[in-house]
Formats: sequence, C-alpha cells, structure tokens
Amino acid sequence: MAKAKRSKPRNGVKEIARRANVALATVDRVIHGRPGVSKKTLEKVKKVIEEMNYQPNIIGRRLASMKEYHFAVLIPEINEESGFFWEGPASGIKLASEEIKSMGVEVTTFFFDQNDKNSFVASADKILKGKFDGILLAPFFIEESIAFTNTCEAKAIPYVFINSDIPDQKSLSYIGPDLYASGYLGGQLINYLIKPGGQVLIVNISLEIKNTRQNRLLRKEEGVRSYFMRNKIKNEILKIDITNVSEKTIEKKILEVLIKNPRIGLIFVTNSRVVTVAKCLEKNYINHVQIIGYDLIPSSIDYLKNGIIDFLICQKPQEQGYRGIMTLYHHLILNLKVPEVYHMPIDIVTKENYAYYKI
Amino acid sequence: MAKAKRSKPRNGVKEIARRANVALATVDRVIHGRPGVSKKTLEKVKKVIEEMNYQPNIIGRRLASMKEYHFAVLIPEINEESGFFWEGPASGIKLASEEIKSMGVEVTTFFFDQNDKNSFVASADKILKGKFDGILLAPFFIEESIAFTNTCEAKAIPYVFINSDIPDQKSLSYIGPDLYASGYLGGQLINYLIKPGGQVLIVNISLEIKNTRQNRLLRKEEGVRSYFMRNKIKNEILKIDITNVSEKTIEKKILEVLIKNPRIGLIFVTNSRVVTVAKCLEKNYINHVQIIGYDLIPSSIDYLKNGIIDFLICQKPQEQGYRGIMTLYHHLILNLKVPEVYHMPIDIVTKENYAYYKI
DNA sequence: CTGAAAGCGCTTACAG
DNA sequence: CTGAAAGCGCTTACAG
Repeated sequence: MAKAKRSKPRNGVKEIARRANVALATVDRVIHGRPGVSKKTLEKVKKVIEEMNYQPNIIGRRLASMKEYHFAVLIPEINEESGFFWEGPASGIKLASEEIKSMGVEVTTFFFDQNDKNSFVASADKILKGKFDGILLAPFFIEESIAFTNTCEAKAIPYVFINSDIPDQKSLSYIGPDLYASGYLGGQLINYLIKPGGQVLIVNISLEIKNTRQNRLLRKEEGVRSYFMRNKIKNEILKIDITNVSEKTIEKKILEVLIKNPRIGLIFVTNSRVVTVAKCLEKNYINHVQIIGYDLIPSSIDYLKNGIIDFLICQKPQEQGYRGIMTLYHHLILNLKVPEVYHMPIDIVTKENYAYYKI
Repeated sequence: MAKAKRSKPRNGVKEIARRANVALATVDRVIHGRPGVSKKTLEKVKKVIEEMNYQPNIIGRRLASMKEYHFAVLIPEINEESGFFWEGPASGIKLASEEIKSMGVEVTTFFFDQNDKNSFVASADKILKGKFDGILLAPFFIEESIAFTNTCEAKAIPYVFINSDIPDQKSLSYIGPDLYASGYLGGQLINYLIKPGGQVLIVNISLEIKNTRQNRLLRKEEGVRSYFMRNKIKNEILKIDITNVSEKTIEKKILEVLIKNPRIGLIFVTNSRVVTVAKCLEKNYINHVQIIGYDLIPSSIDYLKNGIIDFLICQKPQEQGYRGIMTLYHHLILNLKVPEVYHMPIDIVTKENYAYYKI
C-alpha cells in the first residue's frame, strides 16, 4: 500500500473550503465569479479568501482545466509592399507562442491587405466568429478598428494594440512607438549630420497622406520640426509628400526637388520607403546627400552598408510582437498586471551595429 | 456519483505504459534516466517513447513534482563605485523571477565586491553549498570564475555567463556585449562628430588595466582603433589609462592631457566613468570637447540632457539579467534550446531617446 | 527490478 | 444553491 506523505502548504482551495465549511466546487464558483452561490455563502467564502490572501496556483489550474487559450493576431500581410516590415512582429509573435505553448495557449494569425479595408474587416469578422480569448491587432484602419474593438469590448474579449494606437479605445495595452518622439530624435540626428546652410528635405511616402492626428508619417515630421524649433536650428526644412508609391514616381519627384534645391544636404524619409530613396540616389550617382530613415528591413541593410543611408530609426518590431502576445498571456493566464502603454525604445541603427540589432 | 468524461489525448505517460506494458513508475524511470530498470525494459520503453514522439507535459510535471527549482545569481554589488550599473541586470533578474515564480522557481542573488576577489570566492562557495539547480554569474575575476564553474561542471550544475564571457568554459550560454564591436561602433560615432584635424582622446579608467585579451576596456579601445584604421580616418588618437578612480585624480589627469593637447576635440571613455570625465569638463567650463561614453546610469542622464555627453553606448543591462534567468528557465524547466551566445544589441543613447531606453 | 496507488491544486460533470 | 468524486499528466513513497 502506498502512503504518500508530504508537507502540505495548506493555503489552496482545499483550505478555503475547510475554513469556510463549504465544498471545493463552491470555492471554485466564488473564485471565478460564477453564479449559483447564495449571497451568504459568497460572503463567507470571499472573507476567507481575503483572510488567507489566497493566490491561485496557476499550474494546478492549467492542468485541471482542459481549457485551451486561443489568441488571435490581426496584422498586415508580410510582403514587398511594406518592405517586409511585418516579418519582425510576426517572428516575435512566433517566439512568444512557442514559449507559452506548454501553458496551453494557441496563437492564430490573421492577415489583411494594407491597401484594402475590406480585407481588414473580413479578417476581423473571422476572428469574432472564432471565439478567441484575447486579440492582438495593428489597428491600421481607424474606423474599422474601432468598430471591431467595440464588439470585442461587448464580448469582453481583451485586445492589445500593436505598432499604432487608438488612444480612446479601451485596449488592454498599447505596445509600439511614440512616433513624435522618434521624429524628435530624428531632428537631433539630422543636426549632427547637416552642415551649416544645408537644407533638409523631409519626404513622406504613402498611398494616403491625410492630415489627421492619426497620420503616422506626419507625426514624425512634426517631431523633426519641433526639434528644430526648440533648438533653434537654422537649417531650412523642405518637405514633399509622395502619394504614388511606384519607384519611378518616387525617383522622379526626388530628383525634381533635388535639382530645384541644390542646397539640400540631407533627406529624412519618414518610413521604410527610405530604401527607394536610397536606391534613387545611388542610381543617379548623388552622393553629397545624406539619408536618415526608418526601419531595418532586409533591403535597407545594403544601403546602410555602403554608406548611402547613415541612420535608421527602429522600434523593435520583433519585440513589439513578442510583448504583444506576452501581454495577453500575463493578463489572461498569469494574472499579472500589464502596463497600459508600452512605448518601444527608439533605436538608432547604423552600419556598425545593425548586425546586433534584434528583437 | 460523478462521471467525468473527457476526450483523452492518449499520448502521455499513461499511453506509454500501456503500449510498453509496464507501470507508470517504470516509464518515469526511463524518462528521467533513473536506475532500476532492466536493459530489456529500458529498450522497450525507449522505443515506445520514440514511436510516439512523446513530449512531456510540463504542467503535469511541475504540479506532480514538489521540486522547487533554485537559481543562484552572482553579480557585483550595486553601488556608487560601479555607477549603479548592476541595478540594470538586477532589475531584469527580478522581472524574470516574478514571471516564473508560478512555475516553482526561486531565485537568490549573491553579491560580491568588484575590488575584492575574496568576496567573489566567498559568495561562490555559498552558492556551491546552497544546492542550486542553475547559476547565473558575471565572471568578473577570471581565475576564480574558472575554478568555480569547473566545480559546477563537476556537479552538473548548468551556469550562464552574463555581461562578460570566458569563451573556453562550458557555459550553457553567454549573454552580454560584444565589446570589440561596441568600440567599433564608437569609432563610427566619433567619426560623425570629430572635425578635421581634431584629435581623439581615448580614456580608460579602472583600478586595474592589465593588457590581456580579457580586459574589457582595452577590447573597446581596440574596436575604435580598428574602425579608424579600416576606414582610414585621419584624426589622431591619443590615449590615457587612469588606474586611480578618485574624482580628483581623474580630473587632474584629464586636464593635464587637454592642456598639453589643445587639438583634442572629443573624448571617448570606455566605461561608465564617462560621468566623472563629463563632470570635470563641466566644472572647468570646457565646452569645445565632445564626449562619448558607455552605459546609461542615473548620473549620466544629466550630462546627456545638458549636452555635455553626446552619445552613450549601452547594452541593455536589464535585458541581460532578464534573459539570463529565462535562459536557465528555458533550459531546465521548459526543455527549450538556448543559444550558446547571445550578443546584446549595441544601442546608441542620446538626449532625445534616453527616456525610452529600457530593458 | 517492478508496480499499484496516492497525491500535486485545481476544475468539471453530475446528482441532489 | 451545494457537494462528493473523478480527473488533468505527471511524480513519489512504498511494497514486493
């Protein structure tokens, strides 16, 4: 016969049941706020729980509950269009998924086309039908995102914003850049490079550049301008918005401006399209103009290497994904507190440190 | 009467036992390589395990085994001496500890005095007596560290190096900077700032500056020099080693050099003592000399803010600690693969992004 | 060398 | 509204 004796810690549900003089099932009901408990019993059990400062054992809970947690991810497709930027978050998401798989969490990723609101809505609908326990999303289209997250709220499904925020929504957390601050840092870097009298050209390239507070590119531009203003930098700032993203158009527009303004000494591109600008300068043998841009993506490395791009400002795309998933995990499974806003560090990547840049 | 029915996945130890026609205890013995199994049974069970591609359920394992995991950490004391640098790793260690506490891991930190080998040995001895399952250490004193880790190996206790490496030891992992590369990046930054004809002063400040391959400061200096060499930078490099760390001595030495060499336009300090150098320049109203140094510590922020220090090179001290603990956790509890070497990113911190710098 | 049974802390399906 | 019992997947202490 077996006699398994162990020192019993006596501070689990069993002890609660004993002290409150109720059954385990009742304790469980109270802990999870499930119905079917009389007011009187409820009070009694609650009191004991408080007295004991009971902390549930996550392991026991996970083992007993066959419940699997399902997280949904809604991010843009990974393609040339976005310079493969979303490869970063996606890989971080994968990393986190593997780490928490043994805790019974399964992560499903849904994609949408950055140029197609309908694809966003379609994927969002799929998620709503899929009965997920938590959602991580890049709220690319504001209105559609709000509609989606409102539904999530109604269904009490927590969601985390990644890469861009909608401040008024009740997201569990926002994880991503402070765009304005990154532009401000850009201003400082420009100031290190630009020569007295040189002009700075800010280039925004995107299919749609509406002047709203939500516009990512304009927020960065604003940051640059603020830096110049506050530090009384004398170099003149020119700017150009390009809403046709074909390489040809970009090249034409850039060359036009450069020819008209020969004193331009530095180009600041507010997103990963900096690669196209770099390509254009290289192709046309323009090497008196320095470049600062955004995002370390495969195609930008070459231009960093050969010195055509001096600085890239990066915001840890991989870590954004990793942290996004872990935030849901911490909240839903571990019951840990999660920060409402987590601004990524604003990293400066150069020829000499890009190889060490990760997560 | 209760009838709990659930779909049974049938791929756990129970199924192994069934297929191999042995008891659960025997399966357990085989899985953990414990003695007391006949060769024949061993083979049989092993075969079944392989056939099933059995993956142990970590949750079940953790719940059943009362075993708590104990990790020991051996790092320098957090004090003014080291500019509170070790606050970073310590806070990362704390963060990780909280995250894995629910998995039954307890982390105990031991400190040593950076100026006292004996204190290192004393703490190391304590750890050996403490029966720990995994160790995270900063191998500050080479010989003593080797002696310690050799003992660990003999006892089959895995250990992870943090912040500095001893490449020949069989550590589970090294997590920390590539010092040479950080110096190389320093070279690039210097090149952005220094004016033609200006001299660069490299300053190493440490109680002991022995010219060995292990010397952290000299490795960084080497990096800077390589950058200058390979990129044919013409600015002259001067250097000075200061082995007395009192503020007074540092100030005296720095002023001496600056007076003798009025063309020095930039000082590169190879560690967090950059703060003392900055203080010295500020006090003596020297503002034609730019400064690049290492480590974002509380005292350096002011000098970043007021523009006396231009760049700080940082290597994510907090993340080093976090990752160090998680590496042991992944290896010992989750059975995940861990990288042998994890070089931290080499971050550039300025006035405009320090506030976003973390982990 | 081997196995039957109890138990880890919790949840769940069922009976009342 | 409440409770007794089985079970999650594994480990352990004991008997043989």
